[in-house]
Amino acid sequence: MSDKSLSNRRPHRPPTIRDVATRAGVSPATVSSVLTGVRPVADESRRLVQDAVEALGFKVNHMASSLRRGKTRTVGLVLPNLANEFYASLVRHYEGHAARSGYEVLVVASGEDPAIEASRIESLIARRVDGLLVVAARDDFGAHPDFPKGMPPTVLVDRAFGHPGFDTIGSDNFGAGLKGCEYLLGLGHRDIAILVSDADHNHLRDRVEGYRKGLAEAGLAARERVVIGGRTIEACRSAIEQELHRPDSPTAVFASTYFATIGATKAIQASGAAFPEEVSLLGFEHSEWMTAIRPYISTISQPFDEMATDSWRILQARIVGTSDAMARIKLPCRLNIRESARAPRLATMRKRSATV
Amino acid sequence: MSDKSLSNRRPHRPPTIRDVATRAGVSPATVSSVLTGVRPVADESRRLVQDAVEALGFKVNHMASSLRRGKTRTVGLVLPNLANEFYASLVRHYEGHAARSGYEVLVVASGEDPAIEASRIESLIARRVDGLLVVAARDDFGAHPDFPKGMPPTVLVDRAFGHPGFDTIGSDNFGAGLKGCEYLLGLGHRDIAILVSDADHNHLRDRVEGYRKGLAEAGLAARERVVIGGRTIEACRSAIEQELHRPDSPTAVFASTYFATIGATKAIQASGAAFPEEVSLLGFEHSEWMTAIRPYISTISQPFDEMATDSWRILQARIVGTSDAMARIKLPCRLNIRESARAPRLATMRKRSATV
DNA sequence: GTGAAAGCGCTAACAA
DNA sequence: TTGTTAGCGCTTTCAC
Repeated sequence: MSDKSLSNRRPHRPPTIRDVATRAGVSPATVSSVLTGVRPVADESRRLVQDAVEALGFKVNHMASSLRRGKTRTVGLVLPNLANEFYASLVRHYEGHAARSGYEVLVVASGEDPAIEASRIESLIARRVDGLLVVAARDDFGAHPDFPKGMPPTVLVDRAFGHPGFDTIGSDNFGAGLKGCEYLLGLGHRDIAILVSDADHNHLRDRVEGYRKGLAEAGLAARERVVIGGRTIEACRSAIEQELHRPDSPTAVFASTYFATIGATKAIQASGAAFPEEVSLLGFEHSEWMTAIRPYISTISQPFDEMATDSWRILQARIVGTSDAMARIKLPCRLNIRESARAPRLATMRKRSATV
Repeated sequence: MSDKSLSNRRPHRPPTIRDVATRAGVSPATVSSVLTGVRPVADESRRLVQDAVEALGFKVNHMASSLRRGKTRTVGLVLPNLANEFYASLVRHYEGHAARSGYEVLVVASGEDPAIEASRIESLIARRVDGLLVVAARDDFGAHPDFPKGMPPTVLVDRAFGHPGFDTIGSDNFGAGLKGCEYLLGLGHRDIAILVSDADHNHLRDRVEGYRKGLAEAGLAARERVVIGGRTIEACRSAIEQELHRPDSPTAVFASTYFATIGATKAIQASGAAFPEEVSLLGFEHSEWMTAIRPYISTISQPFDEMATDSWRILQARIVGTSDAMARIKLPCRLNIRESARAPRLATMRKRSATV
């Protein structure tokens, strides 16, 4: 109400370490020592300095400090898509890790575009981030002609697993595809379609391969139905909708990405089929709404928290320089059994057999 | 595969403007002029410099530049909670604005805690951000004893509307509460409970006031039922569940926050009542899942995109210093009519009247 | 149109 | 234990 110091009126000039030194009657070096704890300081001097800092409202100029030290204690976080709540959740996790270790995170988005990705990373390098955490737009990360040289330590998260020259971490997508397929098979399904956003990413192809493996192991390789939806919820919805309208429509849909999950849910609802009695759905990832409206959505989910924690740790090690070989971490996914997938109806199955 | 320059092996030392100058056979000042365009440069010199920059892979050191200029082209974004997808969506919007205007955004989270908020803002100030966009943890933003002095230009978004000394922008929460209440009343409901996360925030109290106003205008002031849920989905769920189990349970629930919406949806499902036939739900905000499973959720939604755009503009004006009076912008909310709220059943209403 | 030189605020070497 | 000094890499007078 009255505190002018809080307001949007601009202050004159922030106090410098020199101002503090003068006021405390010591040298700038002593002030710096008190602030950084890099060398011992007499209690008396320390008190003097602390008082002066307090009185002046001094805050170290991180720009100057970073320039001098050659370290910014900042990491860049490069995400393809902030609209995807799972990439957004990475922001939350990394911010937490950063706050706990005195770092700050600069968030940028590539919009899934390698050119934008290159330019955003260029800005981050100009800002001399100590490291980069990136969910790559493409598996050939770094291949764009404008891709900057002089990359800082970088960990590739979620995508582009095993990319040469980088630490990479992701989940076991093949295992996820296999586990999902086996679950639906175990329920009795024989006509399972897998819906995937696109076929341009290895991690998504791996999920499909896992599904294929599951089918093959059950001697059902010929029944494979892979539906490539597209990058948006709407594209996924419309792609799977067509599949559901065919006479030999699948009894189960395995939506293998989050957007595919929402798209498939919408399509199944719109198809008029009883859900989940007539058509089962196994989705991907976990979100609160999945346990809000019936049927609760069964899913395979990735361990984003672990992915964030591990990648943060790897990056720190790389920044400090204690890292040797490139990290290759693959995390297992979980199966969350709820209500959207159940055994197919006999009637439906009979219809199926007749049709085939 | 083979490009060593991409790898995690550390480079020697990034080239400086001096290196470029030497290679181009000009002075550092000329290099700087070419880079910043601040003064005219002969075509010949420009070409020489550009070639050298290219050859060396030079990238301006933003730390040094910021130190010298006294501007960082960085804004700090302070959010209470990155787990809330609407605050996460602000990250997306601001990142977009930043990218388009050559800024970068530093994201920090307060966890709804004024002490953490104070300390995170302190870090941001140390980094000399040019401005701050903050969704305040409390309405008395800045009141915490550890709250730093020397704030940069700051815009308060979504919460703490009208806080003295700051530009503030939010939505018309009173109008939102009123509009929602009037909609349910128009459908024929007479027993409407409003579920709200907490009563500690003015913007939430405003929604409740709007609801009260709606009831009062219909002569139903006595029927007011305000349920304070709590800050988590689970707390909201359990609070409204109790209300739904009372003999005189409401025919409609107006969930006035996003978490309340998810919580109320879960509670209604769990109550065993036919949804939406026996109990209507009007939620808050818009998310894709609301149009995935039936019944599609009707909501009142806030215009986060506009809020982000306007606050970005206001902050820029404040940074440049062209701003005079404190901004006070209130944006209207939208009513999204879908399926979760409908006219109450006659039977239910009769039961109600009997009970009252 | 260009260069020399000072200095942004800090930290680290070197002295004392 | 402390102070003096030299720069980190850049931009910006000021002079030519």
